[in-house]
Amino acid sequence: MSKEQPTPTLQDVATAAKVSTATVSRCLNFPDQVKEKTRTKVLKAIKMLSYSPNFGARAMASRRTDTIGAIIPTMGNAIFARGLQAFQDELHLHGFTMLVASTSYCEDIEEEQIRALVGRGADALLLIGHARSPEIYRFLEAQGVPALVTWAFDTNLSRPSIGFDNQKAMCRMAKKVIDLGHRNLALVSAETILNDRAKARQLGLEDAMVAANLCAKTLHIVKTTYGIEEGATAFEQVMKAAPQTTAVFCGNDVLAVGALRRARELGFKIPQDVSIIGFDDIELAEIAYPALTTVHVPHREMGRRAGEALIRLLNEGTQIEAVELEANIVFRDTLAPARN
Amino acid sequence: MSKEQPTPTLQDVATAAKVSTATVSRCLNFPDQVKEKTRTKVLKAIKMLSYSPNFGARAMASRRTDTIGAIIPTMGNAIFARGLQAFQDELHLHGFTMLVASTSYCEDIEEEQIRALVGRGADALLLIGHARSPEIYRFLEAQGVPALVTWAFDTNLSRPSIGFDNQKAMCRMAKKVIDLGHRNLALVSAETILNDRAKARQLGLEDAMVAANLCAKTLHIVKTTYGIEEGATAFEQVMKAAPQTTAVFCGNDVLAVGALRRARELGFKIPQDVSIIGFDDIELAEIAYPALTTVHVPHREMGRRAGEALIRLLNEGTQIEAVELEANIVFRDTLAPARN
DNA sequence: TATTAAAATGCAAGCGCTTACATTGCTATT
DNA sequence: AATAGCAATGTAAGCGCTTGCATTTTAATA
Repeated sequence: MSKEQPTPTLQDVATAAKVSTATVSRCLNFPDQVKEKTRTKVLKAIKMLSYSPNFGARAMASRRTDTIGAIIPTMGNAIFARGLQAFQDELHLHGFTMLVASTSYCEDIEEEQIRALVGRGADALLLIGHARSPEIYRFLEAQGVPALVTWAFDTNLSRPSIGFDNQKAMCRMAKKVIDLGHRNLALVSAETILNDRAKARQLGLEDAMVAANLCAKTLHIVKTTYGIEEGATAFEQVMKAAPQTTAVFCGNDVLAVGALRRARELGFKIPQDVSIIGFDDIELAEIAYPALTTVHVPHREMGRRAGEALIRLLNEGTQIEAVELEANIVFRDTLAPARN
Repeated sequence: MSKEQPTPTLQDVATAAKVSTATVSRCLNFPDQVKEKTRTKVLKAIKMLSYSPNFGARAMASRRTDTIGAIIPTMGNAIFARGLQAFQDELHLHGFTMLVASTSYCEDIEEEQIRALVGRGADALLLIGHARSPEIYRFLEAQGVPALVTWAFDTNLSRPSIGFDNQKAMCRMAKKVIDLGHRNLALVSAETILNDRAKARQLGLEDAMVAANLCAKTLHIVKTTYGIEEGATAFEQVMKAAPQTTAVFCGNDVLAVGALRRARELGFKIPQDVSIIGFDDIELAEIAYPALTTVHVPHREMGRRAGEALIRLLNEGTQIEAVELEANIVFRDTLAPARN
């Protein structure tokens, strides 16, 4: 910006190497279509000028970007990191590039980011969860950009997804907890309006209660935003409002770790006094003390499969088919039979 | 890709709204240069077609992208997350967009990512640490893309940075530890060849030893790669090779947390038997049990300032000036006087 | 109503690249 | 030595957008 020296272009390289722009372009994209000698000459010119192709121009001329966008709720913690890494690895294997954007769990920002990524030429998009306005899906349709939903699995929806059934997984977990004699349950959850994963987890918990002849109404729910501190506060609220609670489910591990910490600070013995259950099985869960009992989400597998499916769609036109993965329970040290 | 319906273009909108492309463009970029009535008409057409501008084309025509790239070693944990978030917030405030790429601590990938981001039109770059080949700096120069270094501060280098002095900070920390009677020290560190932060931290530790008349050669160093498990393994190695060690410094909190866990598993009482010291002060440090004594890095402040500086440079041409921030020690529960 | 300045719009030339098609340079065959 | 046939290169037409300049419309003034 300051020196205002013009960025070297393909044309500059062509001139320097005394060939046409077409040859330089081919040198870059189809090296074996060009004679050894010419290639060397061109590459030397490129190096000399520190030339780097303008992606936008290339995308415009060739009408493809080999780029796939991923839009996740947050980069602030490890929940999506592992899955995304696997996704990225898979893309990289096939010469694709990943672009990430995060939404802070906000619908408007998500829409903005989707537009940004599409505008930047993403050939396809990876989305988390199904819940978003139909208008967005319409937009993607109009733009001809395929989108794949992950971190969720729901056969009721027409759009295929690669993920796991949050509701079923939570239900399984809750059954185990109820089997241990817990009757007074609480749930610390993220807002469920725009978060279908959180919603499904709540429903799963309620399913288990109903199946065990417990009234789902007795579930003490505290909704909060994302974060360790928020989890801590929510735990305190729960125990204040419903001191008889013996098991606190948390919508995710981050909240659970916060709850755990506050529990310790308040003098609760975990898991003797209260059981705390997480969801996701991120690194934090293992590090927490006591180590967190949680639902293991197959992050890596999910990311890899999603990448694979999208690339197949892009390269071969193979339609994506839904894949349901298993989310297993990981028993660690924060779950014990109900007290008394 | 499948339906092969053409993406709507500016031209399509213009036709639908019966105006020229110039008017549609102005409608999008300078709404008040266009008459109310026309604008409405155009916006309606845009909505109807689900039109979204092609970023590459716009960038090419207008020669700016309002995009700043950030290249960090890893997204896999929280080390850079907080700082990046602050950076992003600052950019967003001024209408800029952030693009992130990660390098897995690998020099080649970093170069690739830098080229990718520059090719995508980043107006400027945020880099972590100074250490990289001069060729890359030359490339950025040739491309006219300013780059700002953070997470480090070193007045010996000509390139300005906004960060803190890793060496000084570690030295301060080490002095405290030595003051508590520790004489047999160990360091678990990331590879220092391409990581000037890790290198500086090691030097700082050695500085403190020398200042306390300890021979720096007695420092037991274990180099490892990044990760909790790696930290755990390294700790075990340290205690096997040098059982007299009473204080284990870790190059970062992730390694420290791993060390902490393994220490517990091996039956060490922390901090009575061994002190463990981290660096970074990420969330993990507080969650760990016992809570980790570590060096607090001013992540948010650093990110914010970096964003501010870059935007000032881009918008007003104000040269970036180096800023040194403080990194303070956070005493928690993993540091105690040396045993016996 | 005629005149003029300002506001609104249109026209058209690129931005840096790819690629179909045309041209040239080789090698190999006759 | 002539020529077919392929490999290597060049030519030039866009890709979707912005923007300086020209033109038209509108509003304000005489």
